[in-house]
Amino acid sequence: MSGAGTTAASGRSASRGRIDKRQAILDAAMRVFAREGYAQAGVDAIAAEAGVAKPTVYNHFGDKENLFRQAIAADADRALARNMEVVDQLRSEGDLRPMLEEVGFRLLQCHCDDRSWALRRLLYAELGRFPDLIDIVRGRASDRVTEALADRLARLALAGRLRACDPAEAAEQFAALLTGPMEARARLGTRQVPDDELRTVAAAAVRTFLQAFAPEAD
Amino acid sequence: MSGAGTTAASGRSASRGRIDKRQAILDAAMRVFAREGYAQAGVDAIAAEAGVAKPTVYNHFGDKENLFRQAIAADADRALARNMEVVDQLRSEGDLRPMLEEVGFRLLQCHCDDRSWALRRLLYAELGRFPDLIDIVRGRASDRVTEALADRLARLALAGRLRACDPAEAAEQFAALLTGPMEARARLGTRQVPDDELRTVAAAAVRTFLQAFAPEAD
Amino acid sequence: MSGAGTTAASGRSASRGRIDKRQAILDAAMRVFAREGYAQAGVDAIAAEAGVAKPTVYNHFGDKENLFRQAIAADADRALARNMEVVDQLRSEGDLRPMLEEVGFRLLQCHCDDRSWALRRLLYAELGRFPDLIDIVRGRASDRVTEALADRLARLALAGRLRACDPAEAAEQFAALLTGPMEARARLGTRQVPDDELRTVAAAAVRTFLQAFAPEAD
Amino acid sequence: MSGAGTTAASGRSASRGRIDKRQAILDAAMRVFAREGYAQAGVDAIAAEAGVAKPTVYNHFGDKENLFRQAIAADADRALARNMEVVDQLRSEGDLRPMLEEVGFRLLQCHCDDRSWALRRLLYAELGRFPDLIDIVRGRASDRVTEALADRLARLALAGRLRACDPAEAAEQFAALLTGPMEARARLGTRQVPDDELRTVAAAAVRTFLQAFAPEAD
DNA sequence: TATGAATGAGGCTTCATTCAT
DNA sequence: GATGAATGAAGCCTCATTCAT
Repeated sequence: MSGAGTTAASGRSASRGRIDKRQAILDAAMRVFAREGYAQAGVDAIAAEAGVAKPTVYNHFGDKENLFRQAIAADADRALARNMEVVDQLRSEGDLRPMLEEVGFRLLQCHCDDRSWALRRLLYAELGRFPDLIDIVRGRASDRVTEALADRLARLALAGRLRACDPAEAAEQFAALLTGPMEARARLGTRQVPDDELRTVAAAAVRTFLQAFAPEAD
Repeated sequence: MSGAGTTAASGRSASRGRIDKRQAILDAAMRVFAREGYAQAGVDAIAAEAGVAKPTVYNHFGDKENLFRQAIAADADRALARNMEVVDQLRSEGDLRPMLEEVGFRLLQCHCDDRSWALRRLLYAELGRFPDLIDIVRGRASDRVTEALADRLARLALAGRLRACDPAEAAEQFAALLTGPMEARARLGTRQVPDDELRTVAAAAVRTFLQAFAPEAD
Repeated sequence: MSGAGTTAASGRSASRGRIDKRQAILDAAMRVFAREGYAQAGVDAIAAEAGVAKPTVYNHFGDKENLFRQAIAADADRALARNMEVVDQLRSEGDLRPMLEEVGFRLLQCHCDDRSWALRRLLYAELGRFPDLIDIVRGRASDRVTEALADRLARLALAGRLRACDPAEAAEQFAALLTGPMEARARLGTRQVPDDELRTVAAAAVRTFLQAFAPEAD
Repeated sequence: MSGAGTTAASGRSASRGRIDKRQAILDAAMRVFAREGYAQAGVDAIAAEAGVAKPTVYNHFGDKENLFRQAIAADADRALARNMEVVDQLRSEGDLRPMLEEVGFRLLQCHCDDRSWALRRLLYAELGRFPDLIDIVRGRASDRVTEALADRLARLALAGRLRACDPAEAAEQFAALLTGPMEARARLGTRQVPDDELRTVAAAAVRTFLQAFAPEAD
C-alpha cells in the first residue's frame, strides 16, 4: 500500500528517487515509534529506516513532535478506513446472525492488526505528553466507527430485525463485547490471536448481543 | 499521605526508616513514571520527589529498570487487592440485579481510578521494552479478577440464579460490558468520569448481561 | 530603502536586476550580521531578508566568509565617505573654535551612527577568525580619516592657526578626545546619545585640544 | 595566579583532583571564548581545555550562557583590581608630571593586556545577545576606574597641583588621551604594543593633559 | 548507608553547502 | 541564473550510572 507510490511514480533515476521521501519517512517513523516508543525512538533510526538523511526529516516535519503527530494521524486514517469498510457491510437484509458474526470477526481483525495495537499502545503511552492526540485519533477512528455502527443498528431496529433500543448503547455494547475480551487474549497486542479464536469471540459476542437485542417475539 | 507515615511511625528504630525510605522511593517512582513515562522520567526527579539523593535510589534498586518493575508490581498488587475486595461482595444470596449493579459500579470505580489508568498507560507504553511486565501485572491483577469473577458467577449458576453457562465466558463478557465503554468515555483516562455515569454504564451492562444470562424460566 | 531601487530602477534591463540583487544581498547580510553576529547569522536568514533563495547567495558570493568580508568592506566604504566629507569641511580660514566644534560634532555623529557601532562590533567580534578584516577596514576607514585630519591640522599649523606640532599626534589626540568618551557614554553603542551630548563632548574636546595646540601667543 | 589554588589545596590524590574544577573551568572558558568567540566556542573545547568532562561544566554552570557570564564577570573583576591598584598610586605629593606619566603608562599596560583586549572584544561582540553584560562589566571595571581617577584628580586640584576643573571631565579626557590612540596602534588588540610605545603615548597624553589642566600660574 | 561530584554515551536540532531542475 | 530538496558535520544539553567520602 505504501510502496505503491514509491514504485510507480519513480520518474527517472533509480539511484536517488526524489519521489516519496515524505511518505517513506512517515512509514518509517510509525514503525520505529511503534517499536521503541516515542521518547526512545531516535530520529537517527527513523531517518535510517526511511533511507534519508536526518536533516531531511527535519526539513519535512520540523521536529520530532510534529513528525509523531503526523505519523499517528496517518495511521489513524488508515485504521478508520479499514473499519468503516467493514461496518459498511452491515446491511438490513440477509441472515442477521451470520452477518453480525462476519462483521464482528472482521472488526476484530482490524482491532487485532499489528498496526492497530501499535497505534493504541502509542496513544496510551503518550497521552501525557500529547493530550491533543486523543482528538486527533478519536476524531478519526474509534468513535467514528462506533457511530457508524450505531447508524446501521438503528436501521436494523427500524427494519424490525432488532428490538427497539438506543442504538448508541447497542453499538457501544456490541463493540465492548467484541473488543473487551481481546485485551487479555492478545496480551495487549503481544500475542497474535489466530482467526479461529477471533471467530469464537465474535460468535460469543453476537450470541449475547442477540439475546439482549433481538426482537422479543423471536 | 506517604509523608504521614514517615513522620509518625519513625518512632521505633532506624530499621523502620529504611523501609520508609524504600517505600517513599517506590511511591515517588510510580508518580513520576505515571506523569512522564518510563523513558522520560529522570532518576533525579524520582529521587527529588522521594526526598533522597540519587545514589540512594541506586543503592536500593540497582537500576532504573528494576525500580520500574518494582513500582509497577507494587501498584498492581494494590489494584488487585481493591478489585478482589469488590468481587468478594458478589454473594449467592440477595437480590441479583442490584447486587450486580453495585459490584459493577465498584469495579468501574477501581477501573477508572487515576492510578489504574496510569498503570494501564505505563503497561501499554512499555510493553515493547519490558515484555515481562505483562506477566507481572496479569499474574497480579486483571486476569485474577476475571477468574475470581468467574468463580462467583459459577456459584450463582449452581444456585440457579443464572442459567447454565460457561462461567469464564460469562465473566469475560460481564467485564467487557463494564470496562469496554470506559475507554471512550474516559478518553483513555484523561477525563474524570462522574459516579452517575459509572452507575449508568454498570446498569446497562447488567441489563444486557442478565438478558443473556438470567435463567430461562424468568 | 533597498526595495525602492528594486522597484523603480528595474525599468531598463535584466542586468540591472542582477546588480540590484547583489546589493540587496549585501544589505541584508550586513543587517543580519550586525543583528546576530557572524557565527549566529544564518545564510537562510540573510537570503530570506534579501528576498532570494539560499543558493542565489552562494552563486553570488561563494561562501559565507566571503559574503561577510564583502559586506564589511561595503559598509566600511560608506563610513569612510561620510567621515571624509566631514573632515573636508575643516578649512584654514574662518573662526577656528566653532569650526573645530562643528567638525568634531559631525565626526561624533558618524562615530555614533548605528551602522558604525555595528561595524565596530563586528570587527571586534570576528578579528580572531578574520585577521585580514583589520586591513580591509583600516585601509578604508578610521586610519584614513585620522590621516586626512592630520593633513588639515598641518595646514592649520602652517597658517599659524595652531602652534607648530606633529600633526599626526595632534590628529590622534583630537580624535581620542572626541571618540574616547563615547564608548562609556554610548554604552558601547547600545544607547543612542542625543545630539546635545555630542555637542557637549565635542566642545570639551576642542577646549582641551586648543589649550594644548593653540598658538602660544594667544 | 589561577594555578595557585590548584597547586596548594590538592589535599590527597594527584590523580583526579577534586579541588578547583570550578575555577579551572572558568579559566578555560575565558581562554576559549577569547580565542573563538561565544558562538563558535564549543563547550567540548572548554571542557577539554579545563581537563574535565562535558557534563561537569553543566553541573557547575547550568548552561553556556551562564558560563559565559560568569567567566566575563571573573575577568572583569581581575581587570578592575589591576586598574585600581594603579590609580591608587596617584598621590597628591611628589613631582606631578612623572607621576602622571608612570600612572598613565601602567594604565596603558593594563589596557593593552591580552586578557583586557579579549574582554573588550567579547563585550563588543556579544552585546547583542547579552545586553546585561554591559552592566556586569561596567559596574566592575572601566567606569569604576574612571571614577577613581576622577577622585584623585579632584584631590590634586584641591591641592593646587591642577587648576580648578570638573574632575569627571578631566578624568574622562585623561583616559581618552591614553586609551584612544591604542585602538589604532594595537590594531584592536592583535598587535602587541611594546612598552616604549606605551611610554611615548603616555607622555604625549600627559603633555596635552597638563597643558590643558595645569594651574594657570605655572 | 547516604551523598555530592563526575562521567561516557547519546539525542535533538541546526547549519553551511551542494545537486538536479 | 535561480531554486527546492537533500546532506554531513557538529553543537548543546541530558541522563543513567559510578566514585570517593
